[in-house]
Amino acid sequence: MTRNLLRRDLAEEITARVLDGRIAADSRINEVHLARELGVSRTPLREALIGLADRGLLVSAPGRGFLVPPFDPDEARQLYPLVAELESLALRWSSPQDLAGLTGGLDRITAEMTAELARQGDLSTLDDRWHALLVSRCTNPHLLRLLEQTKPLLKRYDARYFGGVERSKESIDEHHRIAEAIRVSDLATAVELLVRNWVKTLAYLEDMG
Amino acid sequence: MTRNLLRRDLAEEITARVLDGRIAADSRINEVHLARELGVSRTPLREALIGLADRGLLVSAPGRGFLVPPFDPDEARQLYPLVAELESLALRWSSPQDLAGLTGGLDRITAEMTAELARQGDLSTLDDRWHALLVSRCTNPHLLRLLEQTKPLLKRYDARYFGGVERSKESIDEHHRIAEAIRVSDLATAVELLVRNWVKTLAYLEDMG
DNA sequence: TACGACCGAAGTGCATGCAATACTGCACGG
DNA sequence: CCGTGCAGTATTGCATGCACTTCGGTCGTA
Repeated sequence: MTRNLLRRDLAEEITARVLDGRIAADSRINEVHLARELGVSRTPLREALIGLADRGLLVSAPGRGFLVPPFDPDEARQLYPLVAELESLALRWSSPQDLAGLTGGLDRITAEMTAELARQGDLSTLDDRWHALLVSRCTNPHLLRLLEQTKPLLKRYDARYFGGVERSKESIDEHHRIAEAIRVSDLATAVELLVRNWVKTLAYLEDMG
Repeated sequence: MTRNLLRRDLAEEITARVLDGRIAADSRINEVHLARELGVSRTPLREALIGLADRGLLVSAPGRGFLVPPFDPDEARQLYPLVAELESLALRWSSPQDLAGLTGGLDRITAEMTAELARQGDLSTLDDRWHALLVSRCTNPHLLRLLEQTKPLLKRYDARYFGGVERSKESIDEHHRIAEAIRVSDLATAVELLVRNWVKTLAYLEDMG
């Protein structure tokens, strides 16, 4: 077990707060206040912030500390295709046999999603788990690292969108079709469907403004 | 102008040292010694190391500090295709007009490369500049960030390879052909050639062991 | 010899301290 | 009214200090 470093837990906690808005977009982060609130000293907190800034979730303004970047429609338009391409790549760099073994798990998550949809629950994290599982057989760890770094940036936008029931149903259906393509080892189709899944998600997001 | 932060300069310096081997692969980093050598305290040094670890150039071992990962042939086989895909994406996400305006600069760098090749100079940094210029018109800053993060990892392997004269000539020729494809707005060919450039570079690297 | 427990030194991870810079509010002048 | 200068405060960036973990070597025992 990896002994936990304070800075890692802090990075996780701060990420969660930025994603759900407890740390507002387009605001500065006060290190003293936040450190006090989290019950730690500034040192590991700063270390966490630096890591998050390197991943693009925060920006570092020399002399002014760290800022949460404002929401920017253009950024969403950039992030969704990027994640789509990265996941496609991860899929193409997985062996079809390994992928076939995933379909059970994938279907289980989509089943959970339909259940969660019925009770108006949180689909976002299930969607995350589904996509994470989908790319988990990629043999290129560096690509997976880039994906893990980029996903939170996207999730900042995704979080407000989820809740559209009709789109959720549609997306779940798309997940089913992707899993089916994988089951029959039709990787090309799976990739195609995956990209369309992301593109359509972005389209819905844009329609809401 | 961005006031310089010590941690940024340090990250740059440490990257350079890792790339040229002054900090050896497969070794631990001693924060006290390195801080003394660089004339700074451990705090900004650690901040720099954390950033580099987030980018994958170092790995953080809890309780044991930071390590320079060992050379791994598999890693090279993963990084080159990854960079090839990322650069291709950057090219596809550039407007052809903007790209056309780059050909002059690209040709100038290749000219410098031939000159440098004659006098046995350093081709690696020129190659870097060429590729950086090539993707500079990409409208997706996040993709460029990923590229900038990934390039140093690859360069660690690339650094030992450069020097093969015959491959260098070949690579310069490939650069010419890519620039020409861009000049006539044949993006598909440019992308194709670019991928092949990276693939062949990797192939040569593997032949040398 | 091989193996493991123990002990001192070394090193990391986190907390605290300090100086320089950036922000806030207000007075003043245009 | 708006902009400008200035003093005091707040905050960052870096240095230093401290406790706990890890590492290297030695001893003892099988």
